[in-house]
Amino acid sequence: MDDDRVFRALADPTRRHLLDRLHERDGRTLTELESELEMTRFGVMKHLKVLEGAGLVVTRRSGREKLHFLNPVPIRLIHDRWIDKYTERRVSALADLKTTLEDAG
Amino acid sequence: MDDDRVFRALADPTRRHLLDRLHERDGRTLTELESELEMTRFGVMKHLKVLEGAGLVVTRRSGREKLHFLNPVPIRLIHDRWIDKYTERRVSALADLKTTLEDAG
DNA sequence: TTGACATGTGACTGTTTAGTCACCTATTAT
DNA sequence: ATAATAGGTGACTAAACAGTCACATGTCAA
Repeated sequence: MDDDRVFRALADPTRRHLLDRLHERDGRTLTELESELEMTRFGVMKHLKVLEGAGLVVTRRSGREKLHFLNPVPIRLIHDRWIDKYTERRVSALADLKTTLEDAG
Repeated sequence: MDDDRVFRALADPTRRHLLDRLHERDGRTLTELESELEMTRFGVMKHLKVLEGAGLVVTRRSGREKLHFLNPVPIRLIHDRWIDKYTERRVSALADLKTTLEDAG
């Protein structure tokens, strides 16, 4: 798995949106994902290809359809690069606090 | 904290290297960080500004020096976006396994 | 106060990247 | 068979970005 590909893949808002959709529910086809976006099929296809190349999305063919699944492992590896086990608890608590405060207002 | 700024900031290898250095040891100055890189001071300064704008680096002035510190909270928020508490344990184990296998050769 | 040091700004250039289009292949249903 | 469906390729354009440079401000030591 290539570091650089993962980070570059995550740098685009459309690709992050695709990951959000797959996180919500796995196994979607290109056509289904395309229908939610203000973009041509070719644009979405390119983005999915980038995500797949980065290992953030894995696919399975089923007839003429291609099903897409989220692979969260590269995300965890990013986390582990800058947050070691000793500080994880503290940082996690801070992040939870931040989310709670933002959700509240 | 702006999502997009964080992801774009992480998309560049030089900026990730700077985060690595700060993860190793906090409180470095621009000049110190510059000396390790094959790049002019201006390039490094621009990168640090991007990291600061994303909230990944926080700074403190001390006389004519500017000290840089790593803030890992945005990284944790990325993690939490696609890895919920229920799957965290499993994904974490997979990531550890991957690291172990790669370190072994 | 003079010179060295540490950081900062705005403009410029070459490269990369997002998004589209014309055109193509493979699979399914009738 | 044939028409509709699902996915795929290579070339193109406009916008974004990395990196550099001339020039400038504020701080420290002798």
